[in-house]
Amino acid sequence: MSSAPAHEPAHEPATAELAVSTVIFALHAEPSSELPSLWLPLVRRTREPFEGQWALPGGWLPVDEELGKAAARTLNETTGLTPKYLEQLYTFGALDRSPGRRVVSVVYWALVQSDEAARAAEGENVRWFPADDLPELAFDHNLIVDYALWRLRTKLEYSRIAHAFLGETFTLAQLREVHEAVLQRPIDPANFRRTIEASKTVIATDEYLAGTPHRPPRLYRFDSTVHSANGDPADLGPLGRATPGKAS
Amino acid sequence: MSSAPAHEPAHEPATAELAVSTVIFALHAEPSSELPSLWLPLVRRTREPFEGQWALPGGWLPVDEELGKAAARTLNETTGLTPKYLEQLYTFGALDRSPGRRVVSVVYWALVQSDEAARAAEGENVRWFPADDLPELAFDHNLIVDYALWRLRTKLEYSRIAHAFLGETFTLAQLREVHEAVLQRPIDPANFRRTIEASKTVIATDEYLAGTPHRPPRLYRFDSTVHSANGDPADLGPLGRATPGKAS
DNA sequence: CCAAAAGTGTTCATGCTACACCCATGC
DNA sequence: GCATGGGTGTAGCATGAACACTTTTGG
Repeated sequence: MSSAPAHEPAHEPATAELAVSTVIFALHAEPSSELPSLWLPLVRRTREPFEGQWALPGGWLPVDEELGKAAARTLNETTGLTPKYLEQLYTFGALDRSPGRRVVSVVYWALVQSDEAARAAEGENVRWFPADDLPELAFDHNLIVDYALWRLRTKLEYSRIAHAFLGETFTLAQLREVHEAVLQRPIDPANFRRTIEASKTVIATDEYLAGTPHRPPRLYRFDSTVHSANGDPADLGPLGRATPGKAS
Repeated sequence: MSSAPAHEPAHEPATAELAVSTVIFALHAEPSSELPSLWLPLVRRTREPFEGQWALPGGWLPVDEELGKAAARTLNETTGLTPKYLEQLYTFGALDRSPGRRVVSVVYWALVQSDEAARAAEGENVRWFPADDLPELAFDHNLIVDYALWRLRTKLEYSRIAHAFLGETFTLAQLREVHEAVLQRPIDPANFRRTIEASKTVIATDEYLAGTPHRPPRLYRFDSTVHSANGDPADLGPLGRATPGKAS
């Protein structure tokens, strides 16, 4: 499958339309509980089908634009956000997902920094929703969000993507809060500290966060030199890929 | 994103062409060593670009065909095979992957039963190659195969897909040989037995394989009632998805 | 009875969980 | 000095790797 397939059928190339959309996650502090939780921005459809309903930001794929670029651009045009993490999620192409036409959508998922999300434009046609309590969305977008949520939660457990929600430096308590918010489960601070330190993905700075009512916590930064081992074919660089050990 | 994106740009739907291709894996016994290893069928291109070079089986996506169906059909048309396992791998859409045109390829990967692969047609334009020693393929197909290989090996460790290489019933030694062939590493038979039995994915029959020179091994069959927890959005059924426990 | 694979038992190391405890700071 | 979160120590349990050992068959 790359460009032209090995076998070219008699009929001309398919006329299915190609779109790109993105599921964007950020952490917002809950108004009530203080605890942060996952939110995502949606866009109101201004035409049929599904006019008036909420949908994922996206757009048609221009012939001369890379898939990931198109995702980042449409995301930015509609929400004003710039993602710190962006990865392909899945390609949805069921025949009945758009009434009357065949649309194949390459879907990405993105993480944005919390304070940037707070600055983000909200308006009549763009609004943030709690990821676990969405209205009925246009097309198959509820299914897509569910899948993206599952991917985020699964991936957080074995990969180190939590820093995409945070700034340059952060305390381990902040990092732990991200994990707790995404996984919706309290985490033992002592064990979390050791797990993160053992993972070598984080570097201690000699700075401490001031202004806390109690003992000032040390600030850390992420070690960008460690290879992500992401699951994206792009990671399959010249040096190959780290394969974890296996059981018998 | 589903069908029509929430934001419809001024220009008409993109004119990128949509293709579907599949990386097909089967186990062949090595002529020399007796040990089985991974092989895959490739198709020779009969026109430009890359005329004469080997490529993954695939074809253009018809407007009225599901993505997975198209993968299974093109796979069967070119190689005569019917996969026991088929899953979407990734969508490749780099601008330069096909000279002169923009082709976006939704790529699947498939596993076929070993004895069916042995019966498969081989000809002037279809040939099997060892997965770890491929020639230079058309387009970006080498990258795609590398990625599919990584996915297969990674997934075999946490999912139970090895049975797709085997028939209805099999011995634990056969199942272990599949793991050893894919992971290219010897596995302790005693520990493998316990791991598989603990996973509850396999059911003991009361039959034994006859004709061995030594003690006859028990035959097992796969338990199709256990939910695969695959990583495919389709698995995200009405009952949700099993989320494994997490550490602190 | 011997060889060889099937199948069982046991030990050891490792990693994670739970939780007790000390440290440093603002008030 | 006291409350509180930062940070360290450690024992218990589960998992899995290594490997000794018993069982069952064909020759």
